[in-house]
Amino acid sequence: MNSQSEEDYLKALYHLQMESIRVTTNSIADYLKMKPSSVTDMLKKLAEKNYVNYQKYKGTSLSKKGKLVALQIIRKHRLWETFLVEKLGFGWGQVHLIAEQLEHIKSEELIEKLDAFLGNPKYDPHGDPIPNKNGRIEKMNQKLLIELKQNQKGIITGVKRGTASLLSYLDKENIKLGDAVKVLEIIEFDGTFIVEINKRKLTFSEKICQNLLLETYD
Amino acid sequence: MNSQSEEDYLKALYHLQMESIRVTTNSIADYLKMKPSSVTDMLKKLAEKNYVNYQKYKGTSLSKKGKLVALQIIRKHRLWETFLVEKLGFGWGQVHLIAEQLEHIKSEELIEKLDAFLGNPKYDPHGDPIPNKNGRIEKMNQKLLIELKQNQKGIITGVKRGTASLLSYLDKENIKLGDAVKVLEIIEFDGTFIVEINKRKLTFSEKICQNLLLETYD
DNA sequence: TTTAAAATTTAGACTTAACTAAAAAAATAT
DNA sequence: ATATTTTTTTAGTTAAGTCTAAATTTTAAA
Repeated sequence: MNSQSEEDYLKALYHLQMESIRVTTNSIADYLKMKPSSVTDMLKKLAEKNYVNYQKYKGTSLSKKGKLVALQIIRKHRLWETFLVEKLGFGWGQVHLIAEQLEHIKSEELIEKLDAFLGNPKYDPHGDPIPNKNGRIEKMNQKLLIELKQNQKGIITGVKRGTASLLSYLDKENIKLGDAVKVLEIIEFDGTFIVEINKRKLTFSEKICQNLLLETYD
Repeated sequence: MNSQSEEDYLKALYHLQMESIRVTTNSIADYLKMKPSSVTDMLKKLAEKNYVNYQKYKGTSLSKKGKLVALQIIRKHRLWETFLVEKLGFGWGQVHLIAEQLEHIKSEELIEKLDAFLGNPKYDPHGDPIPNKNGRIEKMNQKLLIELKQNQKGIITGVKRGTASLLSYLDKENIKLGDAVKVLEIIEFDGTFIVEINKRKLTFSEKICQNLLLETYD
């Protein structure tokens, strides 16, 4: 059984590996708001347990085993976030801190039952994919709205990083993740998209289209 | 903010106080499966924080403040148990260990929303009352079925301690906590009760009636 | 290519919450 | 009323996970 702290490190490693394969000690320290010396200690421990490949001064990467553990924590995190938003009515922004706690609850059965209760969702409320129990992430055909052509369709799965304010806009317009979008027309002149969502016709600026993520079926 | 460990001690104190007001160091150690010396250490710490009244060699009792904290943890525990059984489909027996973890999740808002989601239940799946957010426990008019007279009614809230097997029997008969019971007839000869539950007529032995707890409205 | 700066690790200290063993106090029995 | 047993506390140790400060290695710059 892994400690909460170990789990936090593995999760951090996973997220940092999205950017670059070799993760530095300092970047982990930054991410977790800890001192580099503390990180070194933990990396040794995780290496001992074969969760990471760690060599002094040379950076760290998750082992296969470590990656699986990380994905299981991420699975739990995202399922709980889904629960908090879909069932308890929390807003998108409020759930992270709570899910950060819930993700450490230990019970395989709990998480399988929660998954079923939520209807085996593929994406969490932020549009991030939910790994399955074997750590497999359904590779999504994710595109930006701006990449679509006329008459193409997609399902809103999220927004690009750092554009949280777009979320509030969508909220205000009563547009939810999972809503289907169809491109009706693209205005050449300024790149504006005319789209249909929930049988409503809407106009999206180029900027919005550059930041709105969709899952497409092609 | 209190640590998980502190919360466990306060909860233990609360449960042990049900039996006797002055709680001994050894009884806490037994209950929590720890050594008495560890308990002494923690009691000093809790006394420092004004959660308990502790005097060397003289036993311990919860302060008003400590009792409130204990009740809030018990509230969380019982709400989570209710969630696990009602929403996720766990059996009565499986939920305790998981709820023991969930009860330490920190978020006022979470617990209020969970409470609402569950329909503000008064009792958990074991029939124990759920304290409200101010730590008030609805004092229930709890009686054993055997104490009722003909034509009296009640709501099943649980079974007496140590009669878990009665739970399985009820389960098999498809009788759930919260079901209403009406006493149709009492057989003088052997103390058998004829009752109505969910429009079904059932016969309960004296032994069952001695162990089935009801909330009555008188 | 030597030197300065930045990143990383080591060494040692601290905190929390547990433990063991020994000492002290309280309860019980003779 | 004293001796014995039981309960409780004290004192000192341990492990996990953090920290600071100093030492070491790597990287970048002159």
